[in-house]
Amino acid sequence: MKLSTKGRYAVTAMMDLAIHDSDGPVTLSDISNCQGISLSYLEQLFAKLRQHGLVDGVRGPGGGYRLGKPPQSISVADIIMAVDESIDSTRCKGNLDCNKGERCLTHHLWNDLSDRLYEFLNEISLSEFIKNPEVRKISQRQDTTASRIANMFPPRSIAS
Amino acid sequence: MKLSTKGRYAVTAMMDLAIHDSDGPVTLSDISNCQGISLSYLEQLFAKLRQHGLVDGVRGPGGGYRLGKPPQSISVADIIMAVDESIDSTRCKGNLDCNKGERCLTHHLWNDLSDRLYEFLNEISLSEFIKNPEVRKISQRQDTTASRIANMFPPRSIAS
DNA sequence: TATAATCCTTAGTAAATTAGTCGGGAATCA
DNA sequence: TGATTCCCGACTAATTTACTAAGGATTATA
Repeated sequence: MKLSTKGRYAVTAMMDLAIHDSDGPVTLSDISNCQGISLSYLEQLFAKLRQHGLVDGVRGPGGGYRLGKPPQSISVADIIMAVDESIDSTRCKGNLDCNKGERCLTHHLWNDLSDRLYEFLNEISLSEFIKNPEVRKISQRQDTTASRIANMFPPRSIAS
Repeated sequence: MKLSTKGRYAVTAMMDLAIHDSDGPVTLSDISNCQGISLSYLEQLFAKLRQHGLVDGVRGPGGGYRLGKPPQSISVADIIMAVDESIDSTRCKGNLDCNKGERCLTHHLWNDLSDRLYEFLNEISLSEFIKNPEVRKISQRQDTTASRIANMFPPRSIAS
């Protein structure tokens, strides 16, 4: 279990997707502008998220990314594991020993701690963030903006 | 809140100190051998731990490091914060905005999450690891080794 | 007092990771 | 067809991690 800025970028980006899940796909350039991360770097992160089934890409105009699973079945741990991968918990991976033949005790303790941390973050799902009252408020405001923009690009059934 | 191998090194090293707290100071070369980390790198980590009052250095032969506070008042969060420092939670530190003037919502959500993670790791203290039954067993075994070695360097009151 | 063990400090450097740039290709909507 | 978007790979710059080296300061013991 590793936790770096890379993991944070991924989690906040996924929060973005979750918040706008009902508004259709979110483009990477939107996220790039909003969060100040370079577009190409985001593309690299989303490639990993896609490989892990956490997002679906939609190509073409009006495309972007949406969640690959319902928000309640995507945990923060899932997201972090997808982009940070390596757990590389200890150097002596069961074979290298210390303390005269016994497996180094602290490594065992660390694994316990690491497991507990994983469980903690695995209990927190994206759906939790959508429920946040402040999110609802802002999300609603953004929905009006979204619908205003949507009116500029009316669906075919009306346009044609 | 950041969590890298650096933080892991620090935590496992502190576990080592906690386990042998009653046996007197632990030398960095012991930890270096046991955990396969370079001595100088450990010295750098311990410089930070010392600055934060988490360890006390004891110089001279028979010296080493011991805990700077009772193990129940040293949390895993304390250790990680001491060596990883920067929380650098978001790019827009209150001043840079997105979403048309409002502070980016996901940053707020991330801060909430980050706080919860900190609280979680702050609840776990070093004393917890000493209580582990497996630790007691091994620690005891090492105590006999320690006392054997101690007999090779008897205290002055007996030696002279 | 001399010696060895240990902490302590600084400077530099190699390796790995993070983050970004570039140049394109493929799908899709209008 | 053209614009928009995802998608992909190679390269590079910046930063962090981890190590190396070289020495100084303190202290226990012989």
